[in-house]
Amino acid sequence: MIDPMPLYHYMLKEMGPQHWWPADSKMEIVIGAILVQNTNWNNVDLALDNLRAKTDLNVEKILQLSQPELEELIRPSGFYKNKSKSLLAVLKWFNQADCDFDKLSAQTGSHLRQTLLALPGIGEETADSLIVYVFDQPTFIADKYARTLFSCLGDPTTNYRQLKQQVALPASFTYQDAQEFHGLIDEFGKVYLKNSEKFNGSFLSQFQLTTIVRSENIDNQR
DNA sequence: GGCCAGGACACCA
DNA sequence: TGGTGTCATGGC
Repeated sequence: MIDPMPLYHYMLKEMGPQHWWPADSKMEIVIGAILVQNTNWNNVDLALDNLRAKTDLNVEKILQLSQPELEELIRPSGFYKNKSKSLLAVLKWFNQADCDFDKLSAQTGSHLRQTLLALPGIGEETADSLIVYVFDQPTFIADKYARTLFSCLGDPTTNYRQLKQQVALPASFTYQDAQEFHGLIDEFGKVYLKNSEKFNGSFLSQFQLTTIVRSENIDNQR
């Protein structure tokens, strides 16, 4: 298991708070989380601008769109056929819950996660991002930048689930911490993780994951 | 013109 | 369970 606190505090001290995610509302985060899958934020902004102009990001107005109409609006974000299906299904689910974020947040994180994963187009990373940024619950987002960073720091994990199981958030870790940690990792990743040379020249290159405690039966502990 | 960006999913062995 | 191909756009 890995205690991420030393790394988190070190990055926070060096980089300062990142205040992710850039959005005006929780519904915008939900929509953005789907649109941003495997694309860049510039393309997402183009799609969000189209959607905002047509619907003001109002859920009921979006649900009134036909799928071809929605596809056309979100086309700049890529994979628009898949994303339009996912978007309609997810927004329908929110709408059935009266878009009551507080009520939905009252569920336990694991239950919420299972529910989200059952929705089309919502995988582990998107589900965890929603839990942290929309439902205000702490969990670790083991995205590509996180996996690359932990790999650079000497942890040999390869896939999402493996790293997530290894990183043990302490009970004191708040959802604000989880938001900051993810923001720090991704901001660091954008600048330093593109090649090993840049990472080796970074402030984090000398950091040691000294608190790693290996376990033979991580799966059995969960 | 090729590569990449804050993934998910179907399919196959 | 893990690896691979597919889905698509815009910026550099």
